[in-house]
Amino acid sequence: MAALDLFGRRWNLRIVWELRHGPVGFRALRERCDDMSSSVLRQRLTELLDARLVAQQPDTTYALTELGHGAHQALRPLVRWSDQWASAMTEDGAL
Amino acid sequence: MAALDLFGRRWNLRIVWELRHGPVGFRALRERCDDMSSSVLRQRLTELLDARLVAQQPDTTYALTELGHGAHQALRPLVRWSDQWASAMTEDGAL
DNA sequence: TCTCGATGCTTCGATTTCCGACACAGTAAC
DNA sequence: GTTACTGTGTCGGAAATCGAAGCATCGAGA
Repeated sequence: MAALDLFGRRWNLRIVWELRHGPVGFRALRERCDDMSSSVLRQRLTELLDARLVAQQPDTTYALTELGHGAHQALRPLVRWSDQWASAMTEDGAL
Repeated sequence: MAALDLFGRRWNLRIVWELRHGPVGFRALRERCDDMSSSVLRQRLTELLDARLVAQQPDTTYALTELGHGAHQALRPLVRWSDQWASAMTEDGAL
């Protein structure tokens, strides 16, 4: 359940999700995450580095590790569900 | 991706997870969530009520809705991954 | 009827986290 | 050397979170 804690912090889910297609640089990553604050992005990245989910390449870009890819796979059902949920929400006039 | 926002708030993942086995009352739920702050729990619950993930029974206990159960199902791979991750972490002396 | 314990929920000040704008150093191009 | 981009740090204010305390309500027992 420790991972629920890790992912229960803002942006961590999103960051892993945005790295799914290969290495991304700091500034580009930031843009993909709705221009989140750079200080928080740095913080989150070091957390993910510590957790071995993300690794920094020689060219300083960030990429998912083996574990990170596992996390992404584990995340896919959640994202699929997210779509169902979104349509269920708009259908009955909520939001 | 709106769901990544919903779950990108502290405790929301955890709350859905703790409700997986049927209705739970406010105080009991609080205890299951590491005695999280009651004010925040109330806040999260109203968010989840609005999102149709959770419903309040006539006896005031909280339970997952149909959508909520879907979310729980979508969450299971993540929890399974969490276990792998945890053992991978302890194996190589991290944490 | 009067406690007593348990419940759901609220309030509020203190702490932690987040934001966002700015700045700095390094690199590559021109 | 100037321009333009990068990764990253700093810092003050805003927002989220915590945690302890305090309601009101309800059922069981005396």
